[in-house]
Amino acid sequence: MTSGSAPVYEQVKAYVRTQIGTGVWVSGDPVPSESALMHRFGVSRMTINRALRELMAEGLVRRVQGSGTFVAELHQVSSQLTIRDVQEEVTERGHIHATRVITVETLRAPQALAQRMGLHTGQSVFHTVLIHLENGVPIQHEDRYVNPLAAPDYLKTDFSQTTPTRHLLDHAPLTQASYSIEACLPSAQEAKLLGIRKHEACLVMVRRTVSASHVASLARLVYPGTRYSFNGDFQA
Amino acid sequence: MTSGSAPVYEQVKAYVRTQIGTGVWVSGDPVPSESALMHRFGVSRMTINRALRELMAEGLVRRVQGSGTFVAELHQVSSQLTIRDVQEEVTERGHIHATRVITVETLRAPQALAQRMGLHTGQSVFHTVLIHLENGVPIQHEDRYVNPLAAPDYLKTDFSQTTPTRHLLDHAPLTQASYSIEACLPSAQEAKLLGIRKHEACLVMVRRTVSASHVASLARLVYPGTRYSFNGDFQA
DNA sequence: TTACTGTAGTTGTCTATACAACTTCTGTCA
DNA sequence: TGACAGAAGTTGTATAGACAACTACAGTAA
Repeated sequence: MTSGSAPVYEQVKAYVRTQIGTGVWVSGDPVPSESALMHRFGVSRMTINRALRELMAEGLVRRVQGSGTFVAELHQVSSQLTIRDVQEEVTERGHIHATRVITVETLRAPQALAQRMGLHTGQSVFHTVLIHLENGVPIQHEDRYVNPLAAPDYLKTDFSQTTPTRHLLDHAPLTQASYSIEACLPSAQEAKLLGIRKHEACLVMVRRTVSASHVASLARLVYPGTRYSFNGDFQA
Repeated sequence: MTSGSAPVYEQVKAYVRTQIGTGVWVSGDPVPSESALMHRFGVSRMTINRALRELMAEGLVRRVQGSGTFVAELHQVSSQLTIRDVQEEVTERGHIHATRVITVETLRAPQALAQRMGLHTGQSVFHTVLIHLENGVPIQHEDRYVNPLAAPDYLKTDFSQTTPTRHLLDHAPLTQASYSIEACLPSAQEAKLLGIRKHEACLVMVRRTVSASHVASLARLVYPGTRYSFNGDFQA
């Protein structure tokens, strides 16, 4: 039953994927039971179970205990949006990454900021503003607030060598994060630092990372729309 | 060894997750071998194997056959970016979705378009332009080209009732897709139809869906930056 | 008709074992 | 020193069986 060398459970997965992909089975249709597939492939139930379980994790089928396995409704397709360290991203493209450090300071959180970071008004907060360059061209304006409790050594970092993202990932075990991606026009300072005109649209990602139950960092990343885009693939 | 009723493999996963989450084990550290965890939890190897295999799928650990299991380097954090039908998204918010149909036509593909869709120049292509409204406010300008081979009945759809996304998901089993998200300023027509000024930044998603080896659809979705953002959560 | 009960079928979890494939290290031999 | 062989340890896959939990349905009793 082996076609070459692929593991059996992969063959079962491929079979189910093909039936769905070619439209033989459509949304809501029952997939043969584990016992049926077991006999069809002449393998043990655990092997079939693993194949179907993985397909469920991939969102291709829906399984109901006591009832059966069904082709999933595909009204929502999703993709892995991967957020990476800018420096790694740039160097991986074979380009040169550099950083211009604009601001490095400690300040007392005004009310609005304190609220967004879950702190008390007036508490100390680290603040950095950097420009990331790819081959000398500005591609990201990074305005970041960091909770001293989460990363006490943050300001000691040499930001021309280590990006804030890198420092935080290494020193503040990240448990959760949320983001929002918007489009807007740059502020006067952002436009100036990025070397773009005021009417050039920018992608703005606001990222909030949580480390062990308190907000570790709040970052506003501004990308010139003409020089950057988020890309990805879906697989259903 | 059962704490309440959670399956054993979930308990093992929770244990590993905790060790990593609290920083007891850090990036690159070896995770105890299956055999060690087996004795620690007093369960069979298959159960441990399942737990670790699932944690690998979640990107929390890295496994090397013959060598061992290690805490993954978390320099890239990823999130499920889910792309949904606008109509569903709007109605789920408890709002009213409506569509304004601007263009519905068949045209012969000019060279640039044919190339992007993997067709021959001059081949027939369906073209629709719609505006999606949320509570009467325009939130998306959808400019879409569809391959007649993938969805022959596309133009027969009543677009005021069924969105193009919906029709395609129902009629052209989707196998693959790619997207890119950018920021830019709207064209004159887009600005007019969306009811925004020419200098208002927009989020633009270009989506290309593939169905059974040929491009099914090429869509350009323009969202007013002030009225829309992509949001999501990371879990690492 | 309605409510209940039992049964067959399905998935969820777990075990104990086996062999294959791979990595790493140690010791031996030239 | 260097190359090779082998052993020990690790993960990858697969099996046959068991019991639990749940669903759907058919049949029975009120």
